[in-house]
Amino acid sequence: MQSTDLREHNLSVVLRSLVASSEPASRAAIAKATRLTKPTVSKLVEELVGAGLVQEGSPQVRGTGRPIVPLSPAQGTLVALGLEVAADHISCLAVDLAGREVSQHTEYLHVTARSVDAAVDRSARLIAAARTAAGAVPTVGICVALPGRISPDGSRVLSAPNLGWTDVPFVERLAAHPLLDGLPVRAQNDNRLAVNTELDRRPGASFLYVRGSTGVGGAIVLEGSVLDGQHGWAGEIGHTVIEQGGARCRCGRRGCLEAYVSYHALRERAGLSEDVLIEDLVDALALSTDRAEVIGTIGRSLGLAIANALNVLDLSTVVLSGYLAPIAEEISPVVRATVEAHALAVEAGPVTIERSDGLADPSLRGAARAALDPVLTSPGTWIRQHV
Amino acid sequence: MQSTDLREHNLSVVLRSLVASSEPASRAAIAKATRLTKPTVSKLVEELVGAGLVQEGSPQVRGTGRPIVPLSPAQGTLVALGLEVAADHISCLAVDLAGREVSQHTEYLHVTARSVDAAVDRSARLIAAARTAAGAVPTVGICVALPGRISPDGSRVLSAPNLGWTDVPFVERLAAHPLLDGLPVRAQNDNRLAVNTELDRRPGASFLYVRGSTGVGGAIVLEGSVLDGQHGWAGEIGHTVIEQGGARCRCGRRGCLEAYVSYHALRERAGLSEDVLIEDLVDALALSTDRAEVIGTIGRSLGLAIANALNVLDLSTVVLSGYLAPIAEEISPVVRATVEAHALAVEAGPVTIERSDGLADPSLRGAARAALDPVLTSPGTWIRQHV
DNA sequence: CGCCTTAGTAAGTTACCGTTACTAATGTAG
DNA sequence: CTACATTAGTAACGGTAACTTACTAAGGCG
Repeated sequence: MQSTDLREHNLSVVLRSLVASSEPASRAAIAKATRLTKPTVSKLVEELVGAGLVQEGSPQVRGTGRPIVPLSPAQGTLVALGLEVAADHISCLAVDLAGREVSQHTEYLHVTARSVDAAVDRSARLIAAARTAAGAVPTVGICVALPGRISPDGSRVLSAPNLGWTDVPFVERLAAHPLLDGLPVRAQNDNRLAVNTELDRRPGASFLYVRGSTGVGGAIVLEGSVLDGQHGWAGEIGHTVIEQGGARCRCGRRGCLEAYVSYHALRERAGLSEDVLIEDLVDALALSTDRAEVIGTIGRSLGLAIANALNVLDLSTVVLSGYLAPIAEEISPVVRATVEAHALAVEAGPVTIERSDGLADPSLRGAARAALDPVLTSPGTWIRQHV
Repeated sequence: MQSTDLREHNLSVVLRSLVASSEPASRAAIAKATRLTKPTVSKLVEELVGAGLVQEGSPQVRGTGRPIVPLSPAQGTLVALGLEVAADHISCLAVDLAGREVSQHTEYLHVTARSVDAAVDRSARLIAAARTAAGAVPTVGICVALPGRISPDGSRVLSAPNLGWTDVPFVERLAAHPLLDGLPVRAQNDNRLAVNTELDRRPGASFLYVRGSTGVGGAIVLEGSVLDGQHGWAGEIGHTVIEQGGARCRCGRRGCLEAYVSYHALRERAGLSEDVLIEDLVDALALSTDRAEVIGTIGRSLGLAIANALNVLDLSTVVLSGYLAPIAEEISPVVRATVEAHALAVEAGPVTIERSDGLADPSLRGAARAALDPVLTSPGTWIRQHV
């Protein structure tokens, strides 16, 4: 590590601490939080303010002493774009450093029924629209949320059953689109990106994130950062085997969790039509079967997979999201009982099962947030390139 | 991060690069490997040599150009101690920075049959003997390998069934023993320490380490570093549930992997006596049952647990150790078949199942290696305290 | 013998951060 | 209302780490 890296590192630390805290902070507060000295923080902040990445508010009197100058991430000096490609729509969300959602554009189309080219083209147009809406403000980059498995480098879609895609170079094609003029594009699994929306509320926490949607996905968060894994799909709890030689899963294997508790699996087994919305699934199931039994089945399957994941990772917190969030209170007792029967962590303390706060479009928001990352990691590089 | 931390960091980087490489390296080679400049490396090396942490060899002519001055971690300027407490013996191993094993002392006693005080006392005497053998050389610290679960801070033994210990403050007592005069002591699970012996051969690798002994334990290695988890027992694959409501495990739960493939479980189920050695277990089992069936049972259970771990962690390499290593070739086909039937990773490439090189006493060696860590992490601090 | 190549060092420069001591701006006790 | 306490922030200086440049050391090769 060289001295210039040190400054980059410290700039990043200061900027991240500002982005992470919900309240504006003074230079002195940052100094205390980062363990840097006041003069150092002053200098770093000066650079960030000069580049427009940080804003000074008007001085605030707070008890005794000199009033503080509140600092916060700047609004509107840059945008980062999140793009979500789902079976029936494509959305693009622009956010700025302050986390403000600057603009959102959505186009409804049956991606499955159309060519990949069409999806690339629509995506590029949404992106162009978002950039136009942002005005002269520079764009950091684009992160794409896709319901499937992405190649480790984030350039190809290996398989996305809901989109009917297998080994599709969507990202390369999008990145090469003339409307994007070379903007960096990266893709990740939608469930893994959704976890980013949980990080603000749980700074530095370690937990397992489980998201139920058409499939069951998730992510692993260790001390505030999302684990990638070798292929970028760490946390894919949906294909934990909960019953050897059990039910056939869409992935072709047998006994996967997803073969029991995903929207698809539950709906098909109950013989319900495809028109049932994910959020209404449990209610619909409860019409034909005893509700407690539905909940029990979901809870036990989920609990077992979660217990196994907690054991091997040595975690003791779980966050339920997606269609699991609204029924979290209902299934928690069953999940907790199953987890406590199998998890080692109970020997050291209670296992916490929380529900996600469930903002709309977590994948899209998470993707936009992920697209901000280059600026947060290397503010100096960004400043040199754009000021 | 401050400038003084920068130097500490770089000292650590240089020292680690020397310890990691099997061959002696020149200053220029270190500069290339660490991306520091030659003068910087020279200065850092100068400090390390001055403190006796690094040794210069005699210049070596290698093709054209000025001969290189080979550098290697110093032999014998310090020792770190690994202590292993097992059911029937306590061992203490002293190693130096060069990885040389300076001395080893073992005492055979039935820890189970004796008091904790006796174990503490014997341990302290072994440690004292090791320090005496090392002469005037300073001791970095002690890392204790224990067959059980340790509290997150490494101070108490929560449970060690093989030793008959439950919630025993072994570490505190040992650290307070007068013979140790304040030497830092840390404890970890033996299986997790054993993985340290694999790190040299696989620098920067990510893999799942599975070790079969009286129980089944393991560790998770991500990019060359061992994952701790919240309580220090990440990688405990032995309590993955492979059959809901299955066989009763020693831990009180049902269906754990350990209830099927541990030495205890296999031996008891076959009605064999306790005299059977771990390494002879498979041979002994094959006397009463078809060998292929024994192998098949072990392989399938293991494969399922491994597949689940690989899925959630997104890894594609497994290293088998302990009593699994000698039979690795034999069980690999079954394990591989089971893993490939259930693991997502196969979609991105082959899953590798390797066997540990199986040096003797990996827990003891791993513990000694772990005890070296403070010097490798903060060479500057060590130098200031000891030169 | 001159030239090329590579290792390592010396001297000087740049740059980052810390220390010290200050100013700024407010509240509070007497 | 003044002196003082308190907290925020800045200015100037100094130490130190690492980089740049330019050199020497030491060998091989034609």
